[in-house]
Amino acid sequence: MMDVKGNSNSNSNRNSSSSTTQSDEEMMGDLRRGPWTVEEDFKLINYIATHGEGRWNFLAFRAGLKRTGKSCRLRWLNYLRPDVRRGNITLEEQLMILELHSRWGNRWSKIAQHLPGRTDNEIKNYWRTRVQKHAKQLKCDVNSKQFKDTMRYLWMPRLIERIQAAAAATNTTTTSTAKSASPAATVSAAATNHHIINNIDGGSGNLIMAHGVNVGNDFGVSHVTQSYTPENSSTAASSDSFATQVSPVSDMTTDYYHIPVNHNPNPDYFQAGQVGYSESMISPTGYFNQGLDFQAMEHNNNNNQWLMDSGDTSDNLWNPEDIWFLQQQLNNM
DNA sequence: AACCATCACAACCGCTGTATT
DNA sequence: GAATACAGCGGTTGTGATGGT
Repeated sequence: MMDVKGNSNSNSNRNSSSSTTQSDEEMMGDLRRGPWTVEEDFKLINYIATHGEGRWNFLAFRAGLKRTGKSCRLRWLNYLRPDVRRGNITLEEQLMILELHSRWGNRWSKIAQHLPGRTDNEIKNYWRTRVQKHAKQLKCDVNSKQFKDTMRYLWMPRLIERIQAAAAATNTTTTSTAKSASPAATVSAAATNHHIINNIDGGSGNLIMAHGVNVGNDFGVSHVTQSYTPENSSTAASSDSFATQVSPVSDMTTDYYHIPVNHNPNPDYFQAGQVGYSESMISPTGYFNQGLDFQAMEHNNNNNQWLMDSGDTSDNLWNPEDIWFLQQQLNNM
């Protein structure tokens, strides 16, 4: 347990800690470290309910907690606070994190301010465990332009697709009793809902959930919400270097971004049914026809296993075609 | 069943900025 | 202005859970 670790190095920690002063620790006596017990949580919650937050060292002492003020503050902010939101990071939140990180970098607390209920620690953990893992397995640096472009032009569009799919499924089930919406109706619903991720307001950073209200496009990826053709792709492609580099596979790009009509009400359709997904995408199939034995890669290369993960829907965003595409791009850089 | 590898996340550390004396 | 205390941030680590062999 962490208590062992804490006790074993507590002396050195005390000596080296610049923010927990000697007087603080003298005031509090021997300190506990490691996981919080229910009793400790109870004490902290009760004290804050009565006296409020702030002056954490004093609070720790008065609450009868043998913890540093920092530890109490962290426990409260990251776990006990009533408005802390638990559970999986949603697709919208993922999208928000990606966008805000591309804008601000590792400013976790700043990013967290725009994700109500989420803590900087949680976002940081998400970034490290999910995003950096993907970068690592692509064998590129998470801060590299390649990976940032990958996020912007593949990951985020894929998230948007899935958000739309979920929204469309919801619309289909809530607005109509028809057993199956017509393709046109489904696409229309998706088109309406694409504004759900339309913009992060430049001033507040708030994600604007404006259905049908075009408030601008800060992602540069809203084009994925329409049927993506060479004609309408030109403007998007011309505005960035990555898209230009994509040109050799522009046909793939074209169809790649053509959202298949999703008749499956399951919002996880895209991840749960990799086969269905691939089959529904025109050009990825075409890739196989170009002599790429991706299925063999898939079976032979355990490094790609993460792409096939089905446990966490949030991770399973890319299919083998994506990876092949990414690897080609990285090789060309 | 036992072992090992990996993952997710809570908690800690060190540092910096700010407020107070 | 210097010293001290405090709050907050970003990076790192330890541990339990989980899955694979």
